Formats: sequence, C-alpha cells, structure tokens
Amino acid sequence: MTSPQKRLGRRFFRQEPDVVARQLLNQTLVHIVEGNRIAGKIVETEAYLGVEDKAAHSYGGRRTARTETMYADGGTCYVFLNYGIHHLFNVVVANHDDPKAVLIRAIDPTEGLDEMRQRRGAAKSNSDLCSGPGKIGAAFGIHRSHDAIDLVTNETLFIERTSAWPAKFDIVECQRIGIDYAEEWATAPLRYYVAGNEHVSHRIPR
DNA sequence: CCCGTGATTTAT
DNA sequence: TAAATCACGGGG
Repeated sequence: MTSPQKRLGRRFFRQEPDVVARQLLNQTLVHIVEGNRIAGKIVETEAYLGVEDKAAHSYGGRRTARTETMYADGGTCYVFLNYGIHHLFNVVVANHDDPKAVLIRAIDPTEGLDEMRQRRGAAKSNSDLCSGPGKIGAAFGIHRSHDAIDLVTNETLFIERTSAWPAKFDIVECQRIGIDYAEEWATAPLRYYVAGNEHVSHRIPR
C-alpha cells in the first residue's frame, strides 16, 4: 500500500543536483509492473550540474530530441539508451529550463526480487541485481517509454521517502564513473554512495 | 582487459 | 549521408 504523502514531492526535486543526489540515498524507487511492486533503496547516485558541466548531456545548453527531457521540471524522469543496450534512469532536478539531473547508479533491492531475476537472467546474488545503472534499468523493467514521466504524479513509477535528512549513515563522495572525456569535470566529487554498502557498483574511478 | 551494441549527435 | 560517440556490463 502506497500512501500519496509518503512519496517525494515537487519541492524535494526542485533543489540543486548535489543536494538531491545526497538526499536520494536510502530513499526507495518503486515501479509497479502488472500489479507487482518492484522496489529497492537507492545506495549510489551521481549529480550532473547542467550547462556548465562537461559531463552532462545538457553541457553548453545543448537541446536536442534526446536531451529535451532534461529541461523539464524537477521530478521528471530522464531515461536514455546507453551503448545501444542499457537504459539509464535519471531524475531531473531544479526548475523547468534549468537542465540538471541525478543518475541513479545502484540500488539495494527490497521487493520483487524474483521478477528482477527473471529480467536480469544471469544474475545470481542479490548484490548483482542492481549494482550499476544499466542493471537497474533491466531489473526494474525501465525503458525509453518511461522517459519524461513525472515521478511526482505517476501511478506506477515514483520514489518513496524511506530516509530522513540529515542522514544517519556515512556518505562517501568521489569522482563520477565513465566520464573521462569531461576534462576538469572528470574528477569533480559528484558521485555519492552509502559507505560500506555491498550493493554499490564496483568500478573504481581512475 | 576488451569488445558488442545501436540510437543520437556531429562532421562532411 | 557518413562517421564518431557513448552516465555500461559481461566474459575472459
């Protein structure tokens, strides 16, 4: 059962990306598929700062068919296909026409593990189900038809508040993954994860 | 470590 | 119209 007031609302998502990225840790992503709840706690995120950030799709104000969603209001979800295979789930933050986002990189799965396993196929252990952004897209059954959905009002895809702020756990900050092309932005400490959590993605930043 | 994958973007 | 790029993951 999902009470509407348990969900994260517009005010939460209309903050800056580094703030939302930190505060999303231990909140719960929910996707209802054919009446079943697929859910888990977010344990790793990355902030993408918008027009100034060379790692962001919206760098320099780039506005194309794909990046258009980044210009939507905070709370909209931005899903894009990466390397031709992986569907990456992001949350647009800040305000309309200010193209900032947070990438959800790892989740501690809590509900619907059997359905996740069916979609992930090869995955065996729980910590292999959602320990990376592409794995999350597969495990949660998220694809490009979910792009531009409003997480604040949508009936089947949303984020529930399961953690208070300030957080009662330690947060590790380090550089983001897979953006070596981004020059001085490649080393900015915009990746956040729950310290010691076994579900974070294991790739080491160089 | 290396490489598939294919839509999107950018260069001719 | 063609080429390059890429918020990754799986198998060695």
